[in-house]
Amino acid sequence: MSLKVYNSLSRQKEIFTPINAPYVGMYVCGPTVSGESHLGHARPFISFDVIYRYLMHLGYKVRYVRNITDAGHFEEEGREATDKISEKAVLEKLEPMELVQKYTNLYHWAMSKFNNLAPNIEPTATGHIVEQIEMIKKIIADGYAYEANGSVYFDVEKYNTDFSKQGKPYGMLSGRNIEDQQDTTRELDNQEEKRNRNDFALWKSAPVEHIMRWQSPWGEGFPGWHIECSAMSTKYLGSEFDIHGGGMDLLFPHHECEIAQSTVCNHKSPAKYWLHNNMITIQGKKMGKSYNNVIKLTELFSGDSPILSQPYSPMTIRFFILQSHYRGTLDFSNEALQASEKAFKRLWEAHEWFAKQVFENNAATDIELDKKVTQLVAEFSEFMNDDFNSAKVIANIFELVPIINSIKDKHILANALSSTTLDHMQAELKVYIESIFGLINERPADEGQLDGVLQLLIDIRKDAKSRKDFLTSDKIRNELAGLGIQLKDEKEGGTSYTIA
RNA sequence: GGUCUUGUGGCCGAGUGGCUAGGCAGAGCUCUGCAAAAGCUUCCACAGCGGUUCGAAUCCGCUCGAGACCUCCA
Repeated sequence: MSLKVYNSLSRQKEIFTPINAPYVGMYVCGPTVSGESHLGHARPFISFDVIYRYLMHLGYKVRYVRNITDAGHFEEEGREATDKISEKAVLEKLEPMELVQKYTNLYHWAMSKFNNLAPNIEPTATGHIVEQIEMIKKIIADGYAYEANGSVYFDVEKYNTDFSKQGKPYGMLSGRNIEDQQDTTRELDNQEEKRNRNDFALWKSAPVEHIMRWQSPWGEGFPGWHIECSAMSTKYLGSEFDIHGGGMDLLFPHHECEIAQSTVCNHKSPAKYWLHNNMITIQGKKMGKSYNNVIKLTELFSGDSPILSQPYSPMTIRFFILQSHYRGTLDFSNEALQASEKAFKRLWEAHEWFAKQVFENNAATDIELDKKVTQLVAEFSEFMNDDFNSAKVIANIFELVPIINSIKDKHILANALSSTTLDHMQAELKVYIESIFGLINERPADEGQLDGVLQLLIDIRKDAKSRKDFLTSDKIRNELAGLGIQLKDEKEGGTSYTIA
C-alpha cells in the first residue's frame, strides 16, 4: 500500500515516488513577518507538519525547508511600490529588523505552542539577496527578463511562447492562460515600465523613502515578490525537489511565477508534487486581512476577541484542523471549536489511560471484537496513505475510544481482545496520536506536591462520604471544580481528578 | 468578465455508485447519596429539478445558493 498525494499540477492523486528515495525534499512557503500570525496561518503549518511527520514515519529522510519572508512582499499593479515592512516600521517607530525580529519570535512561539516540529532549514529572504540577484542575472542572460528604470521584470509573454512548445505554458499549475488574463476588465495604470500586464517584478528600484534596500547591478532596490522562494528552494533542495507546499491562495500568481523562474534558471520545473491546503473560513468567508476578519493566534489562546466566547488552547486548534481534510475549507465558529475541545479531551483521557496498561498474554475471547479492532487500527495507515486523510483516522480512533473506556470500566474484559491486538493497538495509537498528529498533553505533569494535596482532599472527602456528610464532600468537590479541578468517582470506590 | 471549487442532519465535518463515517449538541436508559465521567440506545441529512443505472450524497444536465483566485494574502 503506497502513499498517494493530490498533486495540484495534475489535479489528481498520484502515487508518491521520491526523486531520490529515501531522501525527500519539501519546501513550504512560510510567513511574512510583518505582522502577527492568525488562525488562517496555522492551517498550512499544522497540515504540513503532519505531512512532514508522516513522511518520516514512513522512513523517508526529509529535508523540510520553510522560509521566513522578512523583506516583505510589495504592493504592485498601479499602486505605489512600498515595502510593507518598512512602512509599518515607520508607523510603529521601530527599525525594520526590530519589527521582523518581534514577529519572528512571536511566530516561533506560536509554532512551538502548536507542537510543530521546526523545519530543517528556515531561510530568510534578507539572508539570500545575493542568491536572488544571481538568479535574476541568469534570467536576464537567458532573455526572459528585461530592465526598466532600475527595475527588472520577468517577460511572461516570451516565456509562455517558448515554453508552450515544450508543453509548459505559463499558467500550467493554476489552469489559466494568458489570453484569459488579458481579457479581464481590471484597470491598468502606471504600468508603462512593463511590456506586458502579466509581467511580474524580479527586482524593484527603491524609492528614496524605502528603508530596506540593497545594491544590485540595476541600482539600489529590493527583490520582487516571488524570486525568494525560487532562490532558496534551489539553494537548499536543488533544481528539482519532491514537494512544494503552501496555501491555495498562493497558487496563483506566486507558485506559477516560481515555476517560470526556476524553469528558466534550472531548465526544470522545480517541484514534482505541488500540495495546497485550503483556507480557514469564518461564516463562509476566507479569513484574511483583506476581509478584516482575522483572529490572531494570541487572541485565540487568550480568548481576548469579541468573536471568541472563550479561549482555545493550541491543541484544541490543532485537533480542530486535523478533524478535517487539509484540502477542504474549514469553517471557524465557537461551537465548532468547543466541540473539538471536548472531543480532544475525551480522546486524550482514553489514550492516556490505555497507554499505561500492561496486558497479560492471552488469546482473544471475543473474536468479532478482536477482528473489528484490528481492522480499525489497520486502517490508520490506509487513510493516511490516501492523501493524508487525518479526519478518517480520527474517526476510527473515536470508534476505539468507547472500547478502551469499556475495558477501563470493565464492561469489556481485557481478555476479550488478544494481547497481540491490545499491544498493537496501544503502540499504533501512541504513534498516530503523538508522533504523527503531534498531539500532546497540555496540562503539565504534576509537581508531586499538588498531587499530594489533592490526594489529601480526596481522602478527607472519602471519610466525609462514608459518614454521609455530603455537605463536606460536596463542598470539596464543588470548590475544586471552581478551580478547574474535576473529581470523578470511579467504579471501585476510588477517585480520580482532571485539571482543566 | 475569466479560471476553479463547493452546497451533507442544530453546529463542525468524512464520504472510492450498493455497507452506521466521526465529533459536539439534543432525548432516553445504566451506573451513582447527588454530580461528573463513562457506557448503551436514539432523533436529525445528503440545495432543488430532471437524467443515466437494478441501485446515486457519490456520475451527467439545468436551476438556485456559497466561496476562492485573477492585487498583498496560508
